[in-house]
Amino acid sequence: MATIQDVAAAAGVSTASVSRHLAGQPVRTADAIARAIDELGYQPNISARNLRTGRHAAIGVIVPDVTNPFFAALIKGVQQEARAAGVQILLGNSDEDPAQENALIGELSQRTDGIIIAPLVEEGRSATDVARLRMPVVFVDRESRERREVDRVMVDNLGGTRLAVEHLAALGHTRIAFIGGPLTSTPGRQRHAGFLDTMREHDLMVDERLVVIADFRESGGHDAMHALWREQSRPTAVFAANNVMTLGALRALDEVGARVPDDISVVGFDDLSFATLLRPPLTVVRRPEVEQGAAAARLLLDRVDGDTGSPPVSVTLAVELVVRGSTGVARPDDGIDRG
Amino acid sequence: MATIQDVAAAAGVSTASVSRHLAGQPVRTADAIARAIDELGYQPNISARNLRTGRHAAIGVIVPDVTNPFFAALIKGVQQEARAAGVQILLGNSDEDPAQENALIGELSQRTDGIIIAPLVEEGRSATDVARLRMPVVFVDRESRERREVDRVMVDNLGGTRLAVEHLAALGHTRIAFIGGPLTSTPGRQRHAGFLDTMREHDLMVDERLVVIADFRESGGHDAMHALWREQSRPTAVFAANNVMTLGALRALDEVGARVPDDISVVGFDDLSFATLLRPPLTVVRRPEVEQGAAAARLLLDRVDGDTGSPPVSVTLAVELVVRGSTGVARPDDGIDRG
DNA sequence: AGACTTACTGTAATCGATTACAGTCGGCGG
DNA sequence: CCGCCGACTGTAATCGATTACAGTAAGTCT
Repeated sequence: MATIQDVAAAAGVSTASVSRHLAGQPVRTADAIARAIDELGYQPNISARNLRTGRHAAIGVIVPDVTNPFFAALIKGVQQEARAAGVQILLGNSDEDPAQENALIGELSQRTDGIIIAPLVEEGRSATDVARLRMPVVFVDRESRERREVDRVMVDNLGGTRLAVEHLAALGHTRIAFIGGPLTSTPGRQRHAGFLDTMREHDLMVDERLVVIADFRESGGHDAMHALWREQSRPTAVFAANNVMTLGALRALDEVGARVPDDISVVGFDDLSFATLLRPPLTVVRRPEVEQGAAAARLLLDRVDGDTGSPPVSVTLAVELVVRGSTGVARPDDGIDRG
Repeated sequence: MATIQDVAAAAGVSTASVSRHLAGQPVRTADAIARAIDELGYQPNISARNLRTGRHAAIGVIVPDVTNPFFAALIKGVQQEARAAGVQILLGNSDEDPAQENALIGELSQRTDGIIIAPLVEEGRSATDVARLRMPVVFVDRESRERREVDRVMVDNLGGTRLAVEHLAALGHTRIAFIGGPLTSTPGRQRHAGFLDTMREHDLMVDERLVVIADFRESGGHDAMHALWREQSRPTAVFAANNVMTLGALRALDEVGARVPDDISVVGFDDLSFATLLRPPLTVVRRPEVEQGAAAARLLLDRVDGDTGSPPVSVTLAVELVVRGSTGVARPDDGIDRG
């Protein structure tokens, strides 16, 4: 591999001139240098540059699970901005394990100029203890509860949940079930709160047997739905707090032979590319996933580019309700106590 | 940030001893060094280490689209092996653009010890011209046609296609359509060849109007299916050569009001996590996606760990047919020429 | 006791870039 | 012709680790 020394020698100049040429500064011998670079196929050694400058031209992204369509889309958004900024992405997959997440933060922080984290839980012992990191961090979907405040990109969890519940209420549903995520996570907590609030606002009774806190996984939604179906007095509608739990719930309903929306209406949080292909097509709360990643990346890159002074910002993206076929009017005979 | 010098000073030893301790070599003053490291919160500077050793402890992964569930699963497999090997992942998303792919190869090659590429096309001008890279490369789903042979992890495209077509033939279908990907890509070419071969083996006529070459995208499958449906003499079954084209085809069938499998049977290549939730559940050729990523990573990491001598290997993973509800017996009155 | 081995240890060179600092050169005004 | 300014150039220090090489101390054997 050719080094900057080789180029300098070939062009008959000093390494300083080559370096300056590379940095876009005017140099009298630009032509000769360009020719030498070309002939030698020279490419600067990134490690040497990083060592000298203290920068990495790379950012880290840590997600719980790449195969979840939401996180995949998030990564895509980050990529778009990173590409534009000429920055590379180090990807960390925590496999929904806080210990892994923590380990990844430690590893990636040594190799990047900043990190975007879509965290599992709001607070853990040392886990996601980002305070000790002396580098820009952006949270996705996480209220900051650290000593050190950081930038974050949220979605309107309360508003989205409200839209979903009000939609169901407008259809005449009163026995509305909730399948939520861990209350230790921001989306879990906010969507849960949004559900309870909206129910109360509409004078709908919240039957606590119909409020199941699961784990944001497909199996969690599946098991929760089975439990709900075993209730004496079944719900006529259910709101599932994320994409894969919704799929799990649908699978459970399929297994017990329940018809959607005739027997039960279903609304999910987060859209799915194939939501229209499900029978019936799924009614969901949609958010701009790719944009959320892009927004996080922009926030991070601003900090990396030197804006360390201004106070932490919190961006909240709007959501919308997409009504498809999985929600329908409550049948009058529904929701009767079978006990 | 504390450096190795600081640690050495604090422990009253030379930097060499600290470095050796870090490398796991026996050192008499291990305790003092460990204490100093702890107190100072020392973490080695990765750039300096990389510069000195010429290694990066990182590998690159380049895929056309992270949001495609197959590639997401592939990445997950790579992650698993990378984690076990203590190696980080640089992720490149080419957005299905050969120029981007090429640019990513150039960028990632300077920051990693090896690259896994799930390429777009088999050959392009300089694109994916991997010969000039003096580093380990592993191809996923790509026959090597370079001057320089490289390791690769394939799936049994021919066998998988054969399973699908034979399944349809066994159900009595004779007018079987094919929605394929670009013949410039390995999966595109092999699945196309597998389709033609199997049709011939079973003495089934291949109506070339029923063989549509699309682009492996959802819209490609969608448009192809519409075109097929407009044919005078419609197919009674269709095989779509990848996951998202299958979804596109299903969307098109939905739009024209065709019933699956009554009006037309559908088989796709590559399973989908939600395939059982589609109505009807989708019959597919399934491959071990995560394992394919893991296998690619193992191959690459072996090369990175010094095995540069042995000849390139090609691993081919087996596939299986998963029969669900989207395929059914051909109705006798089907396939009649409506012209 | 002396020779030799074993097992560490420290010094200093090195990886390949960037950049502060101190020139050098040419042109222009007076 | 001189002095000064602007624009570039080169030398050499530097980033923070690893490691070849040359010790050195302690232990072992005769």
